[in-house]
Amino acid sequence: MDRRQKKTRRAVFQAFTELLSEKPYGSITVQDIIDRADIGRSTFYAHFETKDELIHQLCEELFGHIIDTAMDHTHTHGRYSGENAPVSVFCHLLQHLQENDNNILGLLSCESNEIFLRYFKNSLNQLVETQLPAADSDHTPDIPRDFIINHISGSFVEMVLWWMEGKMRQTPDDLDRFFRTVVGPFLI
Amino acid sequence: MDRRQKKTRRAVFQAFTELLSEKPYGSITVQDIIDRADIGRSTFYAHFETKDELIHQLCEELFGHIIDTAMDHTHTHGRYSGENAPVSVFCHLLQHLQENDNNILGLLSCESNEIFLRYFKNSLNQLVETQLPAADSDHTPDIPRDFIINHISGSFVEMVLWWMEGKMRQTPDDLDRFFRTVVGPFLI
DNA sequence: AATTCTATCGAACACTTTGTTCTGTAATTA
DNA sequence: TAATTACAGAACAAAGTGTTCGATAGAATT
Repeated sequence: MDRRQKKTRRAVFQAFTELLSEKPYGSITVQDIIDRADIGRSTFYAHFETKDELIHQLCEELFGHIIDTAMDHTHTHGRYSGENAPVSVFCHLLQHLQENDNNILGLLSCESNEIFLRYFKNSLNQLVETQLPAADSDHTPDIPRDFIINHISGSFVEMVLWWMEGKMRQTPDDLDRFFRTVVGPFLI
Repeated sequence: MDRRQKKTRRAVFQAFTELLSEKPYGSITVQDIIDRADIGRSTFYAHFETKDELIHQLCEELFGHIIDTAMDHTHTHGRYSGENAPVSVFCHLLQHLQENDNNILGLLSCESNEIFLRYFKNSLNQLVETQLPAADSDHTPDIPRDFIINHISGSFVEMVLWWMEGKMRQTPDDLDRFFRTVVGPFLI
C-alpha cells in the first residue's frame, strides 16, 4: 500500500475519532473530517464512499485487533476454566480495554456508540463461542446455545458500559469476579 | 390542548415511525417527515426544535406507557417470586411487546434503534429496581446493587433483541423461562 | 535518469437539506 | 362577534453532499 494512502487513512481515522469524542456521529460532517484531517474533498471520497463506510472500516480495524488478541490468549492459556484459571480471557480483555491502545473505550462511550457496540458484541460472540462447552451443560436445560452465547456477550458489553459510566472505579479483577458470578455457571 | 395540535402531533409521530421502518434514522430528513405527515414546514418547527427532540418525545410516550403498565402489574400481582409466581411481570411485559400496540418492537428492530434501546433499558432499570430484594442477597456477595440491576435489565433487552432477530419463534413463556434461568437467582 | 503510474489537491458544479421568516387563511376560544 | 391561535405555503440564506476536472507532486518501473 502506498505511503500516501496510509498517511491519508491514518489522518482520517485520527480526525474522525477526535471528532467523535466531541460531538455525536450524526452531526459530524464530511466537511468537518476533511478540515480536521487536512485533506482534499476528492481525496476523502477516493477512500470512502460514504461516512458510514468510514466508521465501518474503523470498526473492522479496532475490534478485529482486540479479538485477535483475545483469541491468542485463549490458545496460550486455554479456555476459561472456573476459579483456577490463571487469568481469564475476559479479565485479559478488560485489561486491554483499560490500557486503551486505540481509545476504544472512548469510542464506546461516545454519544453515537451503537455502531461500535454492535461490532463489539459481534466480536464477543465469536469469542464466547470458543469459550463455551461444546454441548449444552446441565445448567442450561432446553435453552438454545445461541441464546446463552448472546446472553454472555451481551452481559459483557453491558458490564463494560456500566464500568465506564461509573468512571471505571473497579479494577479488571473486580469486574472479572462480578462477571463470573453472573454468567460463570454457563461458561464452566 | 388544541385539537389541531394533537392532530399534527399524531400525524408526525405516525409518519416518523413509518419512515423508521423503511430507512435508518440518519437518512430520514425533516422533508421526508413533513411530506409524509402532509404538514407545512413551519408547522413542524413550531412543534419540534429538531429531529432529535421528536424522537425524544416519541420515546417518552412509548416507554412511559409500557413501564406504567408493568408497574401496575406489579402492584396487582406482587413482586416476581420464583416458580410459583402466577405470571411474572417480565412475562407480562413480553406479552405486551408481542401484542405490539404501538409497534414498539418495530422501532427496537429498526436500523437506528440505539436511541430506543437506551430508553427501553432506562425504563427497565426502574422496573427491576422494584423487583429486586432490598438488601443484597447471598447470591451476590460484595457485588454492587446497581451492577445487578444493570445486568438484569441489560439481559432483558438483549433477550428481546435476540428474540426479534430470530423471528420471534419462542413464546413469551419460553423466554420467561430462559430469563429466569439466567437471572432468576438474583431476582428471588 | 527518464518515464509512466497514481495519489492528492483545489476549485467548481448542481443538488439537497436546514432552519427562519413572512403573509394569508382557517379553526378554536372568549 | 371578536380575538386568539395553529396552520399552509412560499421564499430565503447558509451549509452540506457527492461528482468532475486539470494541475501537481510523489512512487514505481524501465
